[in-house]
Amino acid sequence: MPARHDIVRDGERPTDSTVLLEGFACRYKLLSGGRRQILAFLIPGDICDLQLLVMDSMDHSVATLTPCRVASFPRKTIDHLCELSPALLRRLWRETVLDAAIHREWIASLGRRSPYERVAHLFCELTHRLQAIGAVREGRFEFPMTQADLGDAVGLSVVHVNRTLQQMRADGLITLRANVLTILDEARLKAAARFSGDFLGAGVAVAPEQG
Amino acid sequence: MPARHDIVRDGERPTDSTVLLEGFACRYKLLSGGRRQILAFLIPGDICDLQLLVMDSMDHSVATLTPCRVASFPRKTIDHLCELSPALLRRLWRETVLDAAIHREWIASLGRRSPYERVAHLFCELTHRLQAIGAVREGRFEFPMTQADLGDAVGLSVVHVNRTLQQMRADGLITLRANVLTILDEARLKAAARFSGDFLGAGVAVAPEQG
DNA sequence: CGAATACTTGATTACCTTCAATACGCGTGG
DNA sequence: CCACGCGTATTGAAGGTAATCAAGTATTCG
Repeated sequence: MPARHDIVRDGERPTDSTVLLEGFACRYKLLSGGRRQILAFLIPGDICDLQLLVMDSMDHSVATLTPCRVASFPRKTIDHLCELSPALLRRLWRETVLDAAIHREWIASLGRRSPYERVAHLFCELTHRLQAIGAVREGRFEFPMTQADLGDAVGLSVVHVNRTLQQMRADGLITLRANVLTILDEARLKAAARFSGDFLGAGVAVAPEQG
Repeated sequence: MPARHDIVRDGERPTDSTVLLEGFACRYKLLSGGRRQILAFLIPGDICDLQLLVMDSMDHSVATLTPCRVASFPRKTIDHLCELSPALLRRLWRETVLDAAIHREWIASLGRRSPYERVAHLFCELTHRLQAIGAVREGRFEFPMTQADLGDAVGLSVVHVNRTLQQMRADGLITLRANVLTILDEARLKAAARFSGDFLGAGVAVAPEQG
């Protein structure tokens, strides 16, 4: 699937579900006046349209940022599997809970964090998530989002994103060149973002706790 | 339970779960420097700590805004019920998906909507949700949030919230007095907010769809 | 009735957006 | 190989919007 291509669109209900295997994508909403808000970044392993298992239709769109490899399969299939395996059901639910936790962190960022903190926090989140799938090497990882994308994610203008990045570079926190983001000083970056990875927290075993 | 009282706190994992039966509450996060971001408003019927069924601990706190009547019960109990009834499991999952959809709408608000649109949108969301539980009479409902709360929800200063409200009053959209919000012109309010209730969309039947 | 909390208003300041122009990097085709 | 062109990044200047600061007024509650 090529870059900059919609995987699912707002309002749709495709019969097939899609998992991202390789590449980056994002969830986004289009608002009146050509405004766009990016809601989340998707990395390999993320399911694009999980909500359709329990909802009527998508409330937002998902688009690739880079060329992506994806897997599609009939949603009916998972539905059946879920009937057979409550453990799977629970696993998928957990996925949704995690997404919601990330959403909440974004709300906190957009509402009450400074621009600098916001992008620092986003970088921390991505580092953390990408680390979990082994996509970080020596604090370096692919970062294909343009500054415009970044702006639509953190609620800032392109110009201000640019200036914020300059500042972070000047502070020796990061390097961002040729679609590669390097975290130069993770500790200081986390401090600047007031990042605590807790919200990405280790979940609970799939089997119900036995109290 | 009295007003302004924490039901669950960030990082905790109480053994009992709580449902809101009467009154208003909110989810919130505390940030450094005394900043607070409200993440969601809870109305009767909402579960405070649903995530604990699949996560280790809370990633945020929940506090009452008004005196509330709540129901508590051991989480172990739901856990067992879920084992017996995948339909219940699915129902709870759906609840989480809905929460996430509301979160996404807030992200869009905070990131890309004007202050005026933000509070209009929030009012629309609340109207919509409260209507569903029959808590709206002739476009009027209880609205106990202070302007400071409102500010912490929509990411604005108290002063600016106040001015925005004045503007909405001047525009003949609302009345807000003595903790009662009256929607004077729902159509124009929705238009101002660019509100489409789709994201609160009617879910799908609890039983899996049959293709 | 008094104290505390919430709301309102005006003035000033700071930040971020917008506008506008320029520079850079990369792929394409001459 | 170099010139061109497009998308992205960068920079400066100007303007507007919302935050902050600072009173003052209303409401609520004990």
